[in-house]
Amino acid sequence: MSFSICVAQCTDSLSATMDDQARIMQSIGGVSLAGHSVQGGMALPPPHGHDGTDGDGRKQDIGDILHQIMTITDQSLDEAQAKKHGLNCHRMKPALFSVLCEIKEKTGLSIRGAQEEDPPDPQLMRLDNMLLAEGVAGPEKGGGSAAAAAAAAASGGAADNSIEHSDYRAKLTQIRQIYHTELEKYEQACNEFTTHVMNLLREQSRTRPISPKEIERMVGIIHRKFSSIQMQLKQSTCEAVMILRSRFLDARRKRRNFSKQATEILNEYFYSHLSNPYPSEEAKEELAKKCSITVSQGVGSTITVSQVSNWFGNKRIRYKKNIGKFQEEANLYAAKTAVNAAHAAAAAVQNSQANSPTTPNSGFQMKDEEFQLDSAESKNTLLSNMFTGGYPAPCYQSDGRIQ
DNA sequence: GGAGATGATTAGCA
DNA sequence: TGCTAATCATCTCC
Repeated sequence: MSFSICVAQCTDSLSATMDDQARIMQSIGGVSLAGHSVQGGMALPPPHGHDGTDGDGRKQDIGDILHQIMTITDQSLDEAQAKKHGLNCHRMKPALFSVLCEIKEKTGLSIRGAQEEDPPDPQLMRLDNMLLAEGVAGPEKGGGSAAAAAAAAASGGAADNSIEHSDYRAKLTQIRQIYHTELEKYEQACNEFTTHVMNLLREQSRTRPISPKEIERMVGIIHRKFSSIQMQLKQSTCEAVMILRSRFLDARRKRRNFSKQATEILNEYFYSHLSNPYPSEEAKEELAKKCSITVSQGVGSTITVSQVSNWFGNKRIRYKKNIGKFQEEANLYAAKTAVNAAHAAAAAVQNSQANSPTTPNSGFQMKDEEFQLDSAESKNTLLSNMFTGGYPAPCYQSDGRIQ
């Protein structure tokens, strides 16, 4: 219903019972509707075409109202209650409240309307997007494994570092749980407070004009207040995720020495393949597997293929730079592999003599064969070295690669 | 604490 | 894409 139609309807009713109202209002010490109505600090203007008073009459009414206001404190509580009750029971009260509500709406909307249609906060949007991307907000999708993989890729590490990923995921899941618990708490508190305020306003609407729109607006204000609290929660969560990520990346960058066994395995391969120290992808995988079985850099630690690649890269360049320094090490591993090869050869001979000619194969058999060939090569070199007292330096190709 | 060792990272190259 | 070379950052040993 529009304001003007409502006012017209109400004022028609009002004017029809003008005398009656005046009498009642006067009797209860209330405010006369004939001239001005004062409610909640607002003055009701006289209806169009139903002024019904001249200038002197208006002044008289205002004087009466002022007088009543000035003497209101002289009234006893019982008198005031009786007057209030009389007013509440008056048959015109709903119409009066309706008009007053419309006036409040009209004056209030122009002030508050702008606040209600705030555009979405860009900062809040950024926070929401980040929480979604990190897998903290929204549907659970593996506890941010994508983020963990992205972090691993960003740090240049292998994506198969499952141990650290699981650590990251576990901590992210914790953050996610805390975030959702807190969010639920906020929402619950918001709902409880909203219900409380709505009940309060409904209760108050019996004694003062409060329109449903006004209640709605109040609910909106409450929600906005709680949204700002939620934004703080989102900010804190984002910070926690950033700290976790930086720690995760730092932890990946943190260098830890390989175990002695792992280094031995890698060195054995390197020196037994000195003529071509470029392990294939399969060989790297096998070495990584071998190292992860025997290596223990703390519980559940593994060496990845890229770490094997790094190790060989570093080893090649450092060997090439300072062959003399690695001579002793080379001799040591050559002797070791030679002994291993001799044992393996003896065992093979025994097996071939005693049993069938077939030997069991494993995934590493191919590499073992290569290993044995190279070991034999090393053995011969070692034997010659034992007589000559030196280890032959590798020849380098034109591109710098070891021949 | 300093020096050397060593794993990781990065730019440039083929 | 894999390699080299340089460099960084950290560990280990004295």
